[in-house]
Amino acid sequence: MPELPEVETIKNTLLSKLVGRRIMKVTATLPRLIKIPTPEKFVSLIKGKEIKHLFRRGKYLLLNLSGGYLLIFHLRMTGRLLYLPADAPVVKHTHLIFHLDNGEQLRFHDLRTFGTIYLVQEGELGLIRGLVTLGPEPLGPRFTPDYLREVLAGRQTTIKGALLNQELLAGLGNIYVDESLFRAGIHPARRAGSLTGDEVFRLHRAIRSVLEEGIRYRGTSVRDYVDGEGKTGGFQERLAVYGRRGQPCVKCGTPLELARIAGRGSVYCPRCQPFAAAAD
DNA sequence: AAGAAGTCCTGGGCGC
DNA sequence: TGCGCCCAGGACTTCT
Repeated sequence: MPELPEVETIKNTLLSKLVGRRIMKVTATLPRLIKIPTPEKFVSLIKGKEIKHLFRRGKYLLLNLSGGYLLIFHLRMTGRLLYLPADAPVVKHTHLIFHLDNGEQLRFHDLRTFGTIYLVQEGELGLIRGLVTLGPEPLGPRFTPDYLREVLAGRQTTIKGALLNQELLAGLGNIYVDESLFRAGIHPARRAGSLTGDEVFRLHRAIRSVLEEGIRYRGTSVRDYVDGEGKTGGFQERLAVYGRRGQPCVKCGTPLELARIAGRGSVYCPRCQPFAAAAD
């Protein structure tokens, strides 16, 4: 699942390849993935646009195009963006092909077809609700221990649910939430508003360190994720809890447990992440 | 209005 | 060996 470190890695691998390229044509074999504008308008509008810059916001990848346009991708569960030569075989689940002026291609590949694609003017970002309502970047200056304490205060939802809420914090998904909670020693089912000041501080640090490490290791390839060059990441070998149900905790050896929290499979160590708060 | 549940989708893993 | 069932989950919609 491409979360913040994966989208950041994809951006990094595509940046030097795409900037300065012109999109000559788009082939859309699954047009329903194009949400804005209509697929017909998308295909005609994008023709001839030059890619000026690429950046990431939360789990969104944004491409600045000439004429003040933004081409935006959200990969959801299984989306991939691949830079390939035109003669590379078009594999199953390839849904969109951007033909570039150097003869190479940018291909959008998505097994479960949850991914979404948008083309808007810079002033029309409000049309993409999930993008404009995003909370702060976890690695940016707005994400401070004080900010985290404020948004968690009074929340009845689980801490897991709060961290998955993109309006509170942008870019975390199931993998990095579980890893962050483990590093901070906090049970995923704890009420968000019940965390102590020390726990909030530890959680803030844990989120930052997990994401920084995730980026350093070029993302987590559990199943589908590959970067813009088709390469897998390396962070899956460093996961402490995600996908390790029943295996020994890396800190204390206790078998890790799996529970359904906030509608997601959640793996945690019952000893290092006790449910009972340490006496408020 | 916050929070929870249902929804979309396909391949892989499992039981029999 | 093969069929059918269930699971994975990001974010939107629907419900309570």
